[in-house]
Amino acid sequence: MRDMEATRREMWEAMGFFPDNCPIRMVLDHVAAKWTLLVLLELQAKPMRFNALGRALPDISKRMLTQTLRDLERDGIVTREVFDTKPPSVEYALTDMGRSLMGPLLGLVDWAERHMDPIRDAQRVYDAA
Amino acid sequence: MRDMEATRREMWEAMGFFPDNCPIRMVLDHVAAKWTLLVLLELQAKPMRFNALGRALPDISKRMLTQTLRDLERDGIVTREVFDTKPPSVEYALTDMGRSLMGPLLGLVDWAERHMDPIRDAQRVYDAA
DNA sequence: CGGGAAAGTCTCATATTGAGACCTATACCC
DNA sequence: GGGTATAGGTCTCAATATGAGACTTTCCCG
Repeated sequence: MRDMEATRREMWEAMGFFPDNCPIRMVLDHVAAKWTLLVLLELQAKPMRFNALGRALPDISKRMLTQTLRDLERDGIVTREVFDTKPPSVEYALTDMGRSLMGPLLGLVDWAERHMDPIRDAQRVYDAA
Repeated sequence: MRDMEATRREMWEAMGFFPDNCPIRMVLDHVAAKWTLLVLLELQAKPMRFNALGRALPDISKRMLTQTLRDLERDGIVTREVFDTKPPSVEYALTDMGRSLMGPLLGLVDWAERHMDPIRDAQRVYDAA
């Protein structure tokens, strides 16, 4: 944002600003990623297999579903368990930490449901102007 | 996701699935957008002008700051007020609806702070394997 | 007179996402 | 036996979104 010559990075560091070290950003970048929330809402209902998640969220691509699940697994929010069936199936489930995230997340969803009408109204007013 | 011939859109509609009509997605797509949360956290502290926000969040581009603020304004979450100074300055502030969003949002931030250590640990374990 | 600040916009360049083919192995249908 | 489907992905290429940074206009400051 700042208009200067040096690289952004150098400037920030000179200012004592390190986005990579900011825990809030680190966590939020994952939680607020495009598909994370929808996937977690599905898994909250019950553990699910890869394709079941895909069917529940028809507008996610396999590519992003894979990536979202891998990120969540890496963060310790979901587990990935392979079953030795033919063909092998893979089940994803929330960890304890994942379940502890659902409280705050459902708070957001609740707000969204409550405010969708006022938001739609605000958008109409804005777009009319 | 589904592998079939017809367009995605047609399939969803045949299945009674309309992502555009889903209030949760509509709201969440905005709230979970890349910069929304950080901007809102700044505005929660106090109303701020455009460049002040830019300085507070040095790694956002003017382009995205503008767009994020416009989206929030359109949703009725922030107000944009132009002051007739020379040169004119513009102040952004939370609306009542915006303030009502901070509760759920701070719940998330709080979770993030609490769990950043376990998450880092989980990542280390995952990356080591 | 030179320079900076205000809040953007505009044009590229780069990064992220989506669409959809492809893969391996098994099992069911007729 | 041949065609088709399932499972859980990966791979490539195209579309979209974001970032970097130049440019704008009007003023005030030294």
